[in-house]
Amino acid sequence: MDRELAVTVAAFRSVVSTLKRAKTHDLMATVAGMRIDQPEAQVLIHLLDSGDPRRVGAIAQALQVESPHVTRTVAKLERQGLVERVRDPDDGRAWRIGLTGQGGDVAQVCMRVNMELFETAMAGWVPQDRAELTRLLGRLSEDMLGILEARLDAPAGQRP
Amino acid sequence: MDRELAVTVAAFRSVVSTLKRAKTHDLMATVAGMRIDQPEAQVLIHLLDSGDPRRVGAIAQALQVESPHVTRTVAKLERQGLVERVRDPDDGRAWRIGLTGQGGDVAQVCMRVNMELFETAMAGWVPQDRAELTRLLGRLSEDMLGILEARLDAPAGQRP
DNA sequence: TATTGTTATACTCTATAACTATA
DNA sequence: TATAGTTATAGAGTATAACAATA
Repeated sequence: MDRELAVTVAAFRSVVSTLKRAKTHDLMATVAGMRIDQPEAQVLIHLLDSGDPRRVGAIAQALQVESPHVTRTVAKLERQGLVERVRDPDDGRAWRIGLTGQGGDVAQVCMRVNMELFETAMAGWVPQDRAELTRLLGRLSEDMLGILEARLDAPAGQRP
Repeated sequence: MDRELAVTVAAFRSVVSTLKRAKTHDLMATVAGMRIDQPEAQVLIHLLDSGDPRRVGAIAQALQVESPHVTRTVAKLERQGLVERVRDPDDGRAWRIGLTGQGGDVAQVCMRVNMELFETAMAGWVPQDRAELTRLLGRLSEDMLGILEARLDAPAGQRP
């Protein structure tokens, strides 16, 4: 058994637990003075860093959730005036979800708060280590998604 | 705004989503031929890599969840014959939860399947990159936990 | 007929509160 | 009275199934 890998996985499990648990989000939301729940924050952040209005299906895929979940979250954000939806000019079945002015501001705060936890954690790191982590994590997330997509698409019998 | 940090956080968000979503666990469980849900797998893995029987409270703390959650999960595992509990010899209020023989086997499978996703993702990586990721993630998880504990313990007024 | 999205419903995971028993 | 754990209950987050509308 690969001990090094086990350590990596354990570290990951720990950070995932930290990010998942309600207290972490509540703490961040309190600090930022927001009343935004986790799925709402995820959508806002995604819209912010994708830059332009996105379709519901695209958001769902990016966040790796099913579309009904996005539908509901977008509806809540819309009621709060944080996003607005317009018919997709190219496809009458679809909508484009975009940030309103206020939504953009809130999204900025969400992202900043989200980053701040990492920023503080890495405060004492040398720049090279930060850069390395960025590079390696980026690659890992890509590789992992690739594998998963491939397996989920494959018929059960073909699965390794 | 620190662009590099934003990329790190985004990559992390992606991996977290991947690991959280039901399909990922289902896929892994199917591959391993197990009928173990996520919280059960987490407890088994924790017991496996801590090596010896653990108290409910200790498991809860390690997994960053509340103890009632662990109580229920342990009860389910006990019914399946995967863990057993004995009174703590030093403290009559407490229990020690340990893996049974069968539980140990299942825990091994859980851990292997868990690692396999990472292993496959990093298959093409040079050894140095793997080692770096291990080192950096280990440090990140420690630093992050430290910050969070400090903040959750602090009275609301003192929070930064 | 296939695809985009919505509505309705149910399930999984986790948290909080109230309680029991030992220290 | 403080602490370890349990029982009971509630909530957040996500998934599945059935449907509507457009392509």
